[in-house]
Amino acid sequence: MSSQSFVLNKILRNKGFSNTVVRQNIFESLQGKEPLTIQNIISSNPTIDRASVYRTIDLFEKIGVVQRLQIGWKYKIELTDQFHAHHHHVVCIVCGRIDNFSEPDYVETNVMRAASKLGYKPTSHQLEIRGLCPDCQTK
Amino acid sequence: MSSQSFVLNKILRNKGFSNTVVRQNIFESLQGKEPLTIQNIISSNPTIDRASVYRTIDLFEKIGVVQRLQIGWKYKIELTDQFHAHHHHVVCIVCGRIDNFSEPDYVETNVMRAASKLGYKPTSHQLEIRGLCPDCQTK
DNA sequence: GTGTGTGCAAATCTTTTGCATTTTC
DNA sequence: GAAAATGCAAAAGATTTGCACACAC
Repeated sequence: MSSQSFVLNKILRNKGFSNTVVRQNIFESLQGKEPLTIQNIISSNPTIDRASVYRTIDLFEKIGVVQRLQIGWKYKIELTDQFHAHHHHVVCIVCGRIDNFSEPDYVETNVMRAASKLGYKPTSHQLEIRGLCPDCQTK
Repeated sequence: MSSQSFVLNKILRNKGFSNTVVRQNIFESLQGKEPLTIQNIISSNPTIDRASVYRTIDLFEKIGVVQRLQIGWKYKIELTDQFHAHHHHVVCIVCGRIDNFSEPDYVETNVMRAASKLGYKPTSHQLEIRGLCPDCQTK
């Protein structure tokens, strides 16, 4: 079991859920990758029923293992910051390529302050930049 | 015709599309409101077929009249910055309430610079903060 | 062994498409 | 009147649900 799988195991147990093969497999397909659509996850796990994929992603979202992103039109799924370094996305509006970037701390601080001013208690944030990737600029 | 409707008219014509009743009606349902789901738009325009709603929103997105946001699980639609002041969203993870806020210019500048460093030519960006709204903090 | 998790099949909801008709210019 | 837009109906795709069986603890 990889160290990340062990982390998943621990989170599941802490919250009172079982550590199953299905959950580990779906978790593995999300590792070290670009954000995936549900359909991506379904087709990279042909032995797992789609209903189970949906149920697992729901569960993973509730316990903070994954988050959904709007990338263009459809949402995609990626592991949360406890598995990846905190980052944001730049998406090419032509070819759909996605790159990650991190932001300076003061941006984050500032943004959180804005939310607090409105009386919210902020828990997370997401930033998406759209534009043309290097390749698509030259076409 | 309101001044905003006139703006829509102008954009449509510039891009070679007709200024139709359906398009004006859908545009009006998006004015001065929280972001709406497609289903919201469909039910507030009972005489318009859903296929037309989808087609109109597609068109509006292509010509820069609306943008889609991921709010929680489903996307929602709102007018772009040429109709509203540039802003971002704080979303309550409990009740779904959405508030807007604007960001200091230097945050935006900085964020755009991050994208440029990766070789992208940024065209737009979106920031979403999630948290607990004032009401849901006290429950 | 008990209870949770999964697969299967069906139901539901969302989005897209083709074509005949209507509207816009 | 010609081209573009819309409605309608059907198809395709995505997501959810109920229930019986299998697996985890």
